[in-house]
Amino acid sequence: MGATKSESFTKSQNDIAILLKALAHPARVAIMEYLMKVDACICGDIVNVLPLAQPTVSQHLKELKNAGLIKGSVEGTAICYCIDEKTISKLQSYFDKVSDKLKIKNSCC
Amino acid sequence: MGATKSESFTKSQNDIAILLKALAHPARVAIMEYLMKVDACICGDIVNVLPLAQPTVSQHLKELKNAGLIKGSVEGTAICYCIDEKTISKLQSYFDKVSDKLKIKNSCC
DNA sequence: AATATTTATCGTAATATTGCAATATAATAA
DNA sequence: TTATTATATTGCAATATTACGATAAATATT
Repeated sequence: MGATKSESFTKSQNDIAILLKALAHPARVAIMEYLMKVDACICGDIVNVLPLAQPTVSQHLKELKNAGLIKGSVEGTAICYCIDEKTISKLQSYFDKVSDKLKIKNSCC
Repeated sequence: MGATKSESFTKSQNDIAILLKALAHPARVAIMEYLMKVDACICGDIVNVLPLAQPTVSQHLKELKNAGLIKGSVEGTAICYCIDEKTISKLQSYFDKVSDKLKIKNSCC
């Protein structure tokens, strides 16, 4: 044992969990917030902004990219990163839906 | 090494990461969705609904409770669980804010 | 071609998470 | 008091994540 029993849950439950997991680390939250703050795509100075070594940052960027939260395009020797709005929209509408459902309910606790 | 370098990030970055981490597991997503689906607080038949052993479910419920995502009140020998709307609101407004910021930007990728 | 710059990958140690059997705890019922 | 029922805790094995030094790969510059 020890591994998550993903097969036991629906695809949509796994999808949202994977997306949230990609954001569930302060370094990755920091990367997303940095990409939001600067009003442009950022050509890789993310390493200089974070208090982590370059391989560690590279790994976090890879996870964000795998989850579809950011996009990266090659720009010479550098790589230009920016947020993928479509994926953020998915998360936004997920929590909107959850909030709406909760408003309809009779609160009982 | 191996542990997350939480001290290196802001409280707000850690807070949102902790909240998302609590939801970043399909079993915990399933628990939240079950609590939403049934229109009442649920006295512990969550174990029967999930394909996991009772101690495992208990652990997941504990994590959701620690993160403030659910509340539990003792009801006889059972415990009555329901979603804490305030915490869901926090997540909703976080992603609303992120989405708003992205709309203002010039898309460049 | 040789060098510099930037990012990715590999290997590995430290730590965290997941899942469950066994057991403990708490509240009610007989 | 002694079951019974519902949930929590403990202990542990399996797996996953985090972080980083060393090194590789890719592209540009000289």
